Parts: sequence; structure tokens; C-alpha cells
Amino acid sequence: MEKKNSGTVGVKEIARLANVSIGTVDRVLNNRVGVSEKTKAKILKIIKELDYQPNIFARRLASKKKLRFATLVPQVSEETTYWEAPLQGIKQAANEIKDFGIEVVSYFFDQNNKESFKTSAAKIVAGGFDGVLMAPMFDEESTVFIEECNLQKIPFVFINSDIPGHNNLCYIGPNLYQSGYLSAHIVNYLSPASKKTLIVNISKEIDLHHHLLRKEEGFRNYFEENNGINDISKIDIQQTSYAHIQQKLSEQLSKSSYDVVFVTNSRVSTVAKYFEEHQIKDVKLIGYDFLEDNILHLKNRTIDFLICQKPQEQGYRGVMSLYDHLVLHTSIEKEQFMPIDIITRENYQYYSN
Amino acid sequence: MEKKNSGTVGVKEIARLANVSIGTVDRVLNNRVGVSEKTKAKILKIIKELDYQPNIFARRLASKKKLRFATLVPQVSEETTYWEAPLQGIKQAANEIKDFGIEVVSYFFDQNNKESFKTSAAKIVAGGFDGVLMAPMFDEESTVFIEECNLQKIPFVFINSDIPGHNNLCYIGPNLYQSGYLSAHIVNYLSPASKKTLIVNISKEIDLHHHLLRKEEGFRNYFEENNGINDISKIDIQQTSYAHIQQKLSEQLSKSSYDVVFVTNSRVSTVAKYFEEHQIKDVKLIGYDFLEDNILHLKNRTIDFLICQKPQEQGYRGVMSLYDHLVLHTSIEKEQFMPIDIITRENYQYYSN
DNA sequence: TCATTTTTCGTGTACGTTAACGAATAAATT
DNA sequence: AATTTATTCGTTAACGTACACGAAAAATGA
Repeated sequence: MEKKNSGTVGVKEIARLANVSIGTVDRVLNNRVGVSEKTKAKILKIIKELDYQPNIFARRLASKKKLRFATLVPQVSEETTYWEAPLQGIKQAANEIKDFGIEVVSYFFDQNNKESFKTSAAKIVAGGFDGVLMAPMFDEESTVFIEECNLQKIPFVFINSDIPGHNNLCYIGPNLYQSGYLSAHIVNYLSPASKKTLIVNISKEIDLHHHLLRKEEGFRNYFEENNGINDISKIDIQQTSYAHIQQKLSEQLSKSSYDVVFVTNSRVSTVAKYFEEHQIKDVKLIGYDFLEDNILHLKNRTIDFLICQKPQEQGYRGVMSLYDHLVLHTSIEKEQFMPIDIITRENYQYYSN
Repeated sequence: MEKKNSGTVGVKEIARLANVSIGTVDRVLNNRVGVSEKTKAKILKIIKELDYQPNIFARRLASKKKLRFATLVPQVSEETTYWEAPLQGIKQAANEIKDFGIEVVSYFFDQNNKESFKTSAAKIVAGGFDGVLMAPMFDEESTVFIEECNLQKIPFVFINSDIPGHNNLCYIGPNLYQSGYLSAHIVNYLSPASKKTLIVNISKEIDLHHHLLRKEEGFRNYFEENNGINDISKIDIQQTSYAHIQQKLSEQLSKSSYDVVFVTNSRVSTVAKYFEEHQIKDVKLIGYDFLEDNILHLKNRTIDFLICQKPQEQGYRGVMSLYDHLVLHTSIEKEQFMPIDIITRENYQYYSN
């Protein structure tokens, strides 16, 4: 009843009701200086009563304000193509909001090189950006970067992995613990009778281990909570070359044999390759991410399950969160956990990242 | 190099280059009448050369044009809550585009009552809408409705099920054939040795059978193409009451026993209920859709697999397609097949519709 | 009290597009 | 040729907000 002219309330109407000019109304709307407390209160009251919603189109048209976002994620390497997907999500979001005067420029770093992270971070700091999206893979370097952002009052979001205890706008990515927990669940499903399981961590930089360790924790806790009688071993491989992985695996597998192998990241295809070359067929293999190499081994039946957590959407929602915060001023969910998708040879054809 | 003032090309610039006024440019942009072929060609050429992109904000601000979309989908009933999800997608989309001057109003019909479809369709026809989204469940009634839309030149999209051979803007939903094919694949996975399989169609209205039949076709073809030696039976149940379903199932199961039962729609929970009440435990059960009842039986281990095809996204993308077509004038993919998600007791907790 | 500074506010133009109105020109009719 | 009718085009005022500029009012200083 009361909203018959809904959407048509503008600064003009507010100004009329408050006996001031639209200029004054504009000042309190954008809380600029130069208006007395009394009239400011009066205008705010009217704005609230009318439930005034500014016309985003007129606003955008009249404003020549431009925002710039920076993104900092690992570059795609021949080691893993995982980061293609988040980058694509970033680009998609960038395309959707470019009409709104937002430019997003992408920076990269080498996962095996902390210096490259620092270099790119420095460029961003110097670039005068209004928002930052980052994959905070290196604890120390990320913290330094974050502090600089805080100093400059630049909001930043984390994707893919989290560093708790910082005032990031939000975290978008997997719930690592849950992810490991689910993996254990699947392992249990694959071989209900408690069998021998091997956890394989493959990563060069020790920092990334926080990431993997959290998964491992979830994995172990599942068995503790359910049937505590599973026999779990673990191996850390800190060189990503095939030769080295091969050697480490051979070493481990000569000591004992396993029913299930759980690789805590996307490097599972390397293990699959090893299995194939060594004619290992009766071991169930679980790993991470919808990558071409992994899918190949899924088809081969060498890999049994892949877990995937919408990497593209992580990138997309990451920059969108910055946009929502900076432009729309909407409140942002602090922790946005991705769904945990299970990919098998039954459904991989229909999966979309 | 050449695009240094990118984004700043407007009608004004075009008009200047063409030695005409902005009014004339506007006329060819909105292809209105009243401009000679010669100047029209000249202006179009310049527009193309400059790769002119109209400023959507200025456009929206200046235009008082409002569009109205109508949606026609089944109402949620106590029989099935499936259609809650598409409706939610519709509402989400409606909310996102309401600022762009688009109102979407929802109409409903009873899946067991063709008259209700006709009634709602008539209201839409009389409503003077600019676009229609519909779930064309009843062939004949839908065709009549469609013809009226064609007459009024109202674009319409199909979701959830298709009626081929009409000039619908697009179809958004499952690839039914593929969906059945995948189900067979899973069945094969559940019991690799060829075993006895029962297909169960449960639906009151015979029209809906086109929908189910296509799934069945995919299902059967899988076995023909792979190992043709599967023993497949089928039962059609045309009353949706539990009593009736119970009777039919008892009848069928007394004649023979089965290893796998494949229910071609979301009514699988009814079969699960029957299984539980009759202590049938060694039969694998596959069905459709992420509904509360179904999930319950998934947890119980009565249902083994559920197939789900993003019902919410169907609704969302359906109205978005109308928007893209009518407002943005982008070209629309004619057939938009949803991914085929497989839900098990391992991953249902993490599924998002 | 008068001059000066500061605070508070109104006016006007711009953003790029739409669309109504009417002017100019061309074509058709008498 | 004069008049009417169509066709083609230019001008202009919106749309609602941002922001620069300057005027008026108030506060401060002498």
C-alpha cells in the first residue's frame, strides 16, 4: 500500500522532505563533510523512513570512480595445471564486473619459490590497489604482505588455503579437515575391513604442509572416531621430480604393502604413473583434483576416487566478494567452504569444475 | 594502442564520425524506423569499426522500459518437493535482475491435473508478458500454450523437460538419455556380472512418460552397447499412492527377484519405504533427486545412488536466459544440459543443489 | 562593530542514452 | 506548380547521482 511509487524515491524527494537541496542530501549519503549535525540527523531519519535505495545505474553513470583489484595465485606450471581453474574463475568475474568500473590485474608466483611470491606481492603493494585476492601459500611471506595491506587499509581475501587469525575479508576454499575426513570415509567404503593405508604428502615447500597436515588430521580422526583399528602409515616426499618420487615410493613399498594409498593433493597422477609402471594393481588410490592427468588414470582404473572442490568457483567468488564488499557494501560470509565433490570413472564426464 | 580511450566511445562519437546527430545514431542502434538505408549503413559500419558497446547504465537510466517474465512450473506438493529447488533458482534470478526493471511473476500447476496447467497458461497469455519460462510437462497443453506465445511473439524457454521441435529460445535441463545411460553404467558398476534389473516408472499422467521413457532408452542402450546380456524388466505404476505402489511392487517381486531396481524419477523413496517395510535388503536401489526423503533412505543404506541435475540452477539459468536474450541481446545456447551429479552416502552432506 | 575565516549549504553541469517533438527534405498527389 | 503526405533527421529534455564552484550563514578574531 505505502510503496506504490516504489523505486522512485530519490535524492530529490528526500531533499524536498528535508527542506534542503539535493547537494546536501548527497553529502550525507556519501558521508562527506560540510553538513551540520542537525540537518544530517534530519536527513538520515528521512532516508531511513523512506528506505531509500540509491539508483545504482545513475550512481555508476555519474561516478568516474574506478576500482582496481589485484590477484596473486600460483602460475600454472608443468608440474600441475591446478591453478588454471581458479584463474579462469577470476577472469570470468573480472569480465562480469568490468562494466562497473573495476579493473582486475593478475599477478603470479612460483609455488616452489618464495622469492617470486615476495616480488609479486611487492608489485601489488606498490600498485595502489583497492582490493586483493591471494592464495596465501607461504605463511611468513603472506603475513608480511598482509600487514602491508592492513597498513594501507586494503581488504584482502584468501582462496584455496587459509591462514587463520588475520583480518581477511573472507576465506573461500575447502574445509581441509572435512576433506580429509571424507577421504577416510571413502577409504573405509573401499575396504570396510580395516586394512593398511598409506598417506602420501608430495610438496617441495614445507609451508604447504600446513595445508596437507590438516587433511591428514581429518583423515586420521575419522578412523579414531569410527573404527579405530585402521593401520595408517605416512610418507613425506619433498622433491616433486618423478625420479625422486619413484625412489621414495619404492623404498616405502618394499618395507610393507598397502591396501589403500591416499595422496593429499593433486600430485596423485604421479603415484598412479608409478603404479602402472610397476604393475601395482590391487591397491586402491585416492587423490585430489580434476586434472587431465588424473582423469586419465581414473579412466585407466589406476585411480579410484578424486576429490575436487570447485577451484574455478573459488576464483570467481573471491573477486566477487571484493566487489560485494567494496561496491555493494553487503556483508560477506567469513568462511565460504566449497562443496566436496567425489569424482569417479562413473561420473567424471559430467563434472564441471 | 588504438583502444586508449576504451569504453569512452558513445553515440556522440559515432554521430560525429558519421556527420549525423545522436538521434539518428540512436535510431539505428535501437533499429527504429526513420533512417535512410544509406546513412544506416554508414552508421552501422562505424559502430562495427569502433566495436561500440552501449553503456548499460546510461541505457537503463534513460529507459523507462519495464519487462515482465512469467514462470510456469509445478507447485510443490506433499507428493514431491522437487520443485522447491527450481523455484528457488527462479527467485534468485528474479532478485538479481529486478534492478534492471524486470518483474517476474510465478504461476503454478498441479502435476496430476492438466486443467490446472491450462488455467495458469491462460492467465499468462492474458497477462501480457514479455517472456515465459515453463516446465512443459503435458505435451498437448504445452503445445497449445506455445502456439499462443508464438502468436504474441513472446519468447519462451523450457526447463527440466523438453518438447523438441518447437522454437523455444532454449532448453535447460537434463540430457535424459545420458542420464539413463549413466544410471546403467552405475548399475553395471554395482553388479558387474549381468544380473536381473527392474526399471520402475511411477507417474500418474501418461504424458510424463515421454520424460521417463527417454531415460529408459538410455538405460537399455548402455547394456546393448556394452554387455548385451543384462536381463531387464520394467513396471509402470500409474497411481502415486503408497498403497497402490506397494501392491504393484509386491505383484512384480512375487513373480521374480531382482538384483537392481532403477526408479526413473524422484519417487524412489516410496520404493525404499517398501523395501524397508518388507525387509528387502539385498537389492541395489537407484533413483533421482536430492530430496529429504531420498536422503533419509540413502543414509539408511536402502538407496545406493541418487542422480541429481542441479534443479535450482535450472530455474536460475532459465530466467537468466530470457534476460540475456531480451535485454542483453546475447545469443543463447539452444540446449543447456545440466551436469549429472551422483550422490551417495559418502558425499551427500556436501552436495549443493 | 567590522572584517575575516570557517562552516554549511544551494546551484549547475556532467555522465551516456532514450524518446518525444518538430524541422527540413523528399516524394506523391492534385 | 502548388499542396499534401511521407520520410529522414536534429534538438532537447529527461533519467538519478556525483561533484565542483561559489553563495550565504555562522563563528571567530580584531
